[in-house]
Amino acid sequence: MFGQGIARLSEALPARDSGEDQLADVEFLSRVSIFANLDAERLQPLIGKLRPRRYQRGEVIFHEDDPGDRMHIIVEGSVKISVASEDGREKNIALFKPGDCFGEMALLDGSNRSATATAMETLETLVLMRDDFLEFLSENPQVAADITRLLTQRLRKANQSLADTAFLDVPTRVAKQLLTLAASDDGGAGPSEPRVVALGQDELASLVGASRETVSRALTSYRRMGILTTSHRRIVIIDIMGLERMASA
Amino acid sequence: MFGQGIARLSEALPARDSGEDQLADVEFLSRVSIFANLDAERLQPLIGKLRPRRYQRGEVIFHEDDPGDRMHIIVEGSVKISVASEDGREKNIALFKPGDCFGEMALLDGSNRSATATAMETLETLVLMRDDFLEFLSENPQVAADITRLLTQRLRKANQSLADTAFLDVPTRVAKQLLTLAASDDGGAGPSEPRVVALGQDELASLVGASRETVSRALTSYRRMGILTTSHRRIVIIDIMGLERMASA
DNA sequence: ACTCGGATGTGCGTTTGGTCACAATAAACG
DNA sequence: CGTTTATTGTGACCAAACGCACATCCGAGT
Repeated sequence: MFGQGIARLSEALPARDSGEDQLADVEFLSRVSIFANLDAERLQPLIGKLRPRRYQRGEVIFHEDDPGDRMHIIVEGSVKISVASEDGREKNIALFKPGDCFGEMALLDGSNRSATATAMETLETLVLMRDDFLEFLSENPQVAADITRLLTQRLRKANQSLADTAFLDVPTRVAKQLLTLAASDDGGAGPSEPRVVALGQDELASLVGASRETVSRALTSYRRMGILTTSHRRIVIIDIMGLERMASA
Repeated sequence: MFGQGIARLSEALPARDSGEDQLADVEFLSRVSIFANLDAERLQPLIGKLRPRRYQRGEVIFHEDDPGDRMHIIVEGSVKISVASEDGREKNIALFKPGDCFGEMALLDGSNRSATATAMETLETLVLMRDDFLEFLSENPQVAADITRLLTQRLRKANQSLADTAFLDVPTRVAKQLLTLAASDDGGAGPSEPRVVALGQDELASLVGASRETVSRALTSYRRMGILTTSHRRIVIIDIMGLERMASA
């Protein structure tokens, strides 16, 4: 596979020995939620275990039911986690961005993948193999607390989504989802600056659990209200407060 | 509150000192998933920290948004975990039975309760306070692995439910839910013995994310097929294989 | 035994949202 | 640059499910 070639290539580079590069890696790792509480010294040994990996847009990182022996940390790009139905349709469970990790569940309980991970754009990850992860975990028990925190947060989100699909209609769910995406995207942006969500309507539809057409109509309605603009795989939120109003109806 | 009075009462009983009682407790604890990997010796110190507690049917154990400083282990009875909508309706997230624990999420990440827990029948739990739990956890780091396993399983279930509500119609979801409930209820029963699910239709409806009426119609349809019988707060599954067929349609 | 209240069964009109169909448009690629 | 090809916008129709209304019906309590 193409990504593997790249991975080998970058491993072969002598740059890995330069202090500058390692420092950058440590700094990056310390911003990953499950490693946030570790200092550079403890993080250091982990770096050698991480293998860079690249994927094309649309490429499957792992597939539902496959055995899972590795987790990924996203360096660049984004990933969608989805579950497929019998007849081939898919429901997106979550989207992940740089700094997020995914695929850790199969590592933690040893079962097979319960969902499929697909690259939404050109994607760069760091791969950590199961054994390396468990070894690191046993040497740094503090990490366990951060992992439970991460899982707890995800469980909370999933439960909230469950309630949302039961209570809210599609337009409202769309509004809510857009706000979530906008918030996670550029958290550093100003309060009333327009926020961009780079996402196709079918992906958005699969995320909120509705048909592409219904989502399109919801967006049209919001567009007519001047809340957002739409173009190809790109939604620009102009009036965040207006959208928040729609999300709480 | 009434439950508190009972708790104090049973604390005051001298029976707690008898070796027989403690042995029973240890044995019980070792069947709780997050303590399954600990031997009696390690479990022993925990017993003193557990406070028995009783609740009436319908009584709220904790409420959404409250701060959470304790977890519960169910000794007898069952609990529903639910999220409420603005307008007072509720969506059931999960049901728990003896041996299950609940309320541990708020303990693990320090946030407020993200859902409400209500007793579905007369309920008996063992309460473990946050500080005691964290102390025990730091003395028994192995437990962390079992906690992540528990959380991971629950996350998987939640994701599956999310996909199910997106893909399956109400009758199919009802069938699936009934099978899950039947399996967790009496796992020791024979393969073709009738299994009883003690549950009101409105609770079942809230669990699958549908209206009570629609669920009632689904049950009627299954009843006409001879798959199950219904009575007050009680569904008896006669033809499990038939129900499985409905669940995978 | 009788009554009251919670739980269930069912009919019916209304709504939401899914599906099919197709036009319009913008990116992608030779 | 034109020709594909993915993406989006909308109309029309249809099915699933909600909500309301009521008739039971069972069980708990007096």
